[in-house]
Amino acid sequence: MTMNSVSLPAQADLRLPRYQLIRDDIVRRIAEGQWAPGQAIPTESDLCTAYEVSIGTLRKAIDLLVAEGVLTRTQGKGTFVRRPRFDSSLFRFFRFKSADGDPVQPTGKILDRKVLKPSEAIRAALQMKASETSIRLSRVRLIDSEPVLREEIWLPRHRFGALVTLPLDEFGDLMYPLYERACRQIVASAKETLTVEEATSEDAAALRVNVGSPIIVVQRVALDFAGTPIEWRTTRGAATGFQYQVDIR
Amino acid sequence: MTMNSVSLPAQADLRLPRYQLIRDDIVRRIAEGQWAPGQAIPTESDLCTAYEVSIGTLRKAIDLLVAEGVLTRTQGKGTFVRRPRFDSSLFRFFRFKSADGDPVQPTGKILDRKVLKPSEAIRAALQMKASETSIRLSRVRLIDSEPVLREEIWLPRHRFGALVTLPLDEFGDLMYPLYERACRQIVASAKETLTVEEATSEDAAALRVNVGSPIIVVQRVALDFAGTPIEWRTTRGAATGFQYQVDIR
DNA sequence: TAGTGGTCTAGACCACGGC
DNA sequence: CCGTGGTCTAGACCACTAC
Repeated sequence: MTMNSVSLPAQADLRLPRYQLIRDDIVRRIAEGQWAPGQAIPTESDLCTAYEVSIGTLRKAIDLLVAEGVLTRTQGKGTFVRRPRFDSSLFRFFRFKSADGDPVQPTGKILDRKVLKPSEAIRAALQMKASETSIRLSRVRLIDSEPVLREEIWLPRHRFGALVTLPLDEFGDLMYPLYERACRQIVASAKETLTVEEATSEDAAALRVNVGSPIIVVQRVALDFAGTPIEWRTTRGAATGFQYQVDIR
Repeated sequence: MTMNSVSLPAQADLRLPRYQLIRDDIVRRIAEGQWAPGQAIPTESDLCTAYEVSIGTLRKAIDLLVAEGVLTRTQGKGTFVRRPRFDSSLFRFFRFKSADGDPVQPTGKILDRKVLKPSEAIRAALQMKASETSIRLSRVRLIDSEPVLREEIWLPRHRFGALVTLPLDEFGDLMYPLYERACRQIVASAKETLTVEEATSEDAAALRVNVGSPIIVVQRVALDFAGTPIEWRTTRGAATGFQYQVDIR
């Protein structure tokens, strides 16, 4: 892979350390799609030449991006744009099990799709203009054909237009690969907020629990590499069996 | 501050990178109390001399410890052993408020103290020998004299002997400063596990909620700088108003 | 002013992956 | 074998803190 033309944008604030300018420039190239997830970026030696810095400075910039989870390094192979795994999502702690006791990933099924004006809260969270419309998806996730999670997903229509007409049975089990495949939208990070509510009658009917039993509610905003919010989602599931672990320092 | 005698322990695995050996040695010195929380460690220049490495290698070792939250650096002043803040504890998300709506920190009150043999699970979690005994504390935390959290704390007696006789009204509101003051035990990190249960009749009576309403249960194991577990604790509180936020990459 | 950490250089040699 | 990232050197100058 080759660098194309100029190394650093002219409008960068030159008072910042050079490793910071380089970090920002690499993020910009990834966000613009010059370097795609799963692909290798140029070698350290090439980047040193392009940015006109020594290896120590360049490595400091890359160290930052590795610590942020944007890049991964493999000795002997290269440095790659990381494909986010979302292993740290709260929902890996739901410890779902199939009938025979083995852990499984739930399947996904879209129940409803509408093009709607978002509420003011969702419009603001997705940084959409007042005139824009959005796509709302209602989704259920199942294990052994039993519903375990209810999801409501809001997407800005101008980024996800392809999903307005895609047949509902072609959505598949995972949304983020779909976003990438059908809309070239890549989720790079997310913010989640966990709360506990009592099951509504709708929760009770959909999740087969009693009204008033505890429900975990996870509200997520997913961001692209540039930090722009592209998806708003809430997920609801029975609190029974839920477990969340965290290390504190 | 001066380095005392030998730089690296002889039994270290010399196949590891030098910055890793230095990192481990600094952690060892902190765990042994040679360098105490809040105090400065020797300057980078001194450490380079003592460990016989160049500044780049030494800084890599310190970078690791800063990233781990063990050290903090201040330009012009020095590098300091960090006093853990526990800001990331799940319980900062309980968003407690006093009657006038201002956020407050709950006070603490010890209800009961006993010297007991721990259950097998707690004995194992605290890495205690079968013959050792422990101190069990029952504690309640209050806001405006209203109980909001129930806590059960188990401590190995051989580390916390001073707490067996200390008058209960001298425990104060915060346990970790007490541990440091009365027992010279410093909590450096912790692991927490969050689950949701339905309120028992005891929860209902103590926390003034209805039986069966959702309760957040946080089970914590606190560790010293050497990574040895020194405290086992569960905290229970009403799930209403609880909120937990996390960033995912 | 003296001392601290913050940034940066221009190389070197080593370990690993793939051909 | 060559190219990759991993480790390490022996300095330099700068920015900030305290006196």
